[in-house]
Amino acid sequence: MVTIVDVARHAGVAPSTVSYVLTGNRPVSADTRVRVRESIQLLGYHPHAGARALASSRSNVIGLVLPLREGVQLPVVMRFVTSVVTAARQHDMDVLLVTADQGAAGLRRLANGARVDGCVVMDVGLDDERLPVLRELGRPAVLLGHPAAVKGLTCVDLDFEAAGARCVDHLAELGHRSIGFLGAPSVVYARNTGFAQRTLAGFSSAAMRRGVASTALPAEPRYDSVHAVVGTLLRELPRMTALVVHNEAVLGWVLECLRAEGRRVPDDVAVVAICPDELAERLRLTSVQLPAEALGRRAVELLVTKLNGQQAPPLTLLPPNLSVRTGPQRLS
Amino acid sequence: MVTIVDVARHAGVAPSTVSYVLTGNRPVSADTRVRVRESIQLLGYHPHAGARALASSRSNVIGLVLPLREGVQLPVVMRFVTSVVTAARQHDMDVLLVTADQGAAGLRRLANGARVDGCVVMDVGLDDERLPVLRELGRPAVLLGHPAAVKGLTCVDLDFEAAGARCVDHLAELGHRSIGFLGAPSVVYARNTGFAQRTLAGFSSAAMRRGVASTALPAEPRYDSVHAVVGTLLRELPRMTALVVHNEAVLGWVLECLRAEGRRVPDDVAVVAICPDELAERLRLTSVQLPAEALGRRAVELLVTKLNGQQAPPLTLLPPNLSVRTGPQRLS
DNA sequence: AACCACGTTCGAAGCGCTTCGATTTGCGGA
DNA sequence: TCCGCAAATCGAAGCGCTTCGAACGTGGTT
Repeated sequence: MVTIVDVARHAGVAPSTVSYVLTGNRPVSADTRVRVRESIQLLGYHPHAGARALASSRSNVIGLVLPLREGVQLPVVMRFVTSVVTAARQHDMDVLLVTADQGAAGLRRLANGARVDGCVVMDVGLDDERLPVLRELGRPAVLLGHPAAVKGLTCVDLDFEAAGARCVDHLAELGHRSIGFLGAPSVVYARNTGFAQRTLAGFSSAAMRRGVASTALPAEPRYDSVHAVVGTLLRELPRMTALVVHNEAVLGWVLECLRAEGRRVPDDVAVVAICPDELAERLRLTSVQLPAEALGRRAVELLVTKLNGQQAPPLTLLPPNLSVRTGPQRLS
Repeated sequence: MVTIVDVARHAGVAPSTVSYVLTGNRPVSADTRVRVRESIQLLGYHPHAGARALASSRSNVIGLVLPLREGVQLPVVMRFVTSVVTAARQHDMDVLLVTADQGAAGLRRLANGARVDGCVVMDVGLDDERLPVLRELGRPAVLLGHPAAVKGLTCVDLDFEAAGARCVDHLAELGHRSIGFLGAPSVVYARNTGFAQRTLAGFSSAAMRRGVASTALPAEPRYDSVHAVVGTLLRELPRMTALVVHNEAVLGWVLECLRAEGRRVPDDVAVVAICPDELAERLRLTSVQLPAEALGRRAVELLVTKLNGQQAPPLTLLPPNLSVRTGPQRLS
């Protein structure tokens, strides 16, 4: 194994000088810097990560806590993961995976063992049991999600309220004056805060602001429920020409039901979905997606900020992105 | 921070004794072992991972190289990832993520920097450019995939040949005597070896062995191609009562086309797919899936074997698993 | 000519752990 | 009673790196 001493000898300098070239912790004259770099290259030197971590008490590894709940969209998670890894590499850090089932104990093990410098925690619930642990873990953490109380934390999420509003704005600008909203199952709204409520709130207030007629209803993940809800919407908003759907599980059925009611999509009813991009892509629907790449990148950036001892805002909301799709509609 | 010295003092022993309790590298009397364990618990001691890695030249971390090609099934990848993480934890190891775009350089960095003890590489192509690197990396690696030459490597994959045969066996046992095979795009077969060929080979020889009439055709990922291929199959095998589909991208269209030709599925034509489970689940099709969990687990086990200095077979093929689904058929 | 200040570089002391030879202890046998 | 042996434990030497104070040279200043 090539060590820093080998490099130092080869370049004719002290080991500490090599270290300074590598870390940039002290100025090194351009001359020796070049010489050291050449020796490193030549000998194929790679610093020993463990030794580095021990001496500097920085591992340059961040922990990424994966969700393992049922019902999470695996492709979306995967997109998060890759964006976090990519962003981390740009800060010269690596990513260690932790599954959520390891829970608080797993977090403690990583943090206290100095295995990671900080954590990114995905899919944080409103009153996540890991929140207290994270607060007094002694290591910075960034949460992907929007818990009820963000004080003392650093959270990143999509601005769901803006997302709801964005759909209305888009449709209103196309001339729609009567817009329905088909949302998540009612139990989701019963839990008092959360992305579902925020989306709905954004939708409603945007409709109000624009003077657009609107009705919002929850839909259960069963065909008959969707059928009933679509029927009710069409009755309550007889001139409904657009529908915002925030319930990816039943999106296909919504389209089927509209067609069954004799409405062509998008000619009679324009449908805008809030769902993963690939689903919208497959169904050829205009949509607002969860910007996984941007969220992951931002999370890493915030974590790096905190690792450098700087302050980070407790909550960062990313603006929604609406993708217009006008291709021929598909049912499956 | 609590160190091993603190624990030693608290338990009234030497640091080395604490180390022996922790690693089990030397016998410790039951008496002191208990006392040390209690001190560890009490003080909330977690060994410093870097110090450990430095002293023992073992990081207890394995690198997992993710594929980032277009067209890989993200949910399947995700399933691999979680199974690898879970299996690794059972061996008291953690998992570090590397994206394939970091390529050979990334592998070298991890391996030479002693950041990982070994690697699991996903989605290895037939003549993967990383193969030579892996062979002389100086650290054990296990590949998920089936490259052309496995000599000097350790590879794990589904036994695709058995998978093809399994479909025929299943259908033949149900009494089908005339079975079609709709495969991947022709370019996939043009590349000389690979899972597509192996599946087809297994299908063909099983059909031969069972005296079942069969025809196999490739299908391009376009509706018209699928339409044409289904038509041809029905013409060539007029008594075709079953179809094996090894082309998940066009599975939906296959069903549509069969229906368009007036064949009910599964009453007139039984369809067995080789595809991710969730797709088959959605379409309610009997299928053979890629056993991601089992593959991931096996990969980790093989890697641990090699890390312990033992030999591992160059190629491990896992038997296919056929899930029978008999629910009402769906098109989307 | 002596001195100071600054930009560079050096040397040595650890970081927290494992490991290996050395030391201690307790025990049975001579 | 003493010796020898094995089991249990200790102590010290590193693992490869960072970091800090000190030393070194150079150039400009008095």
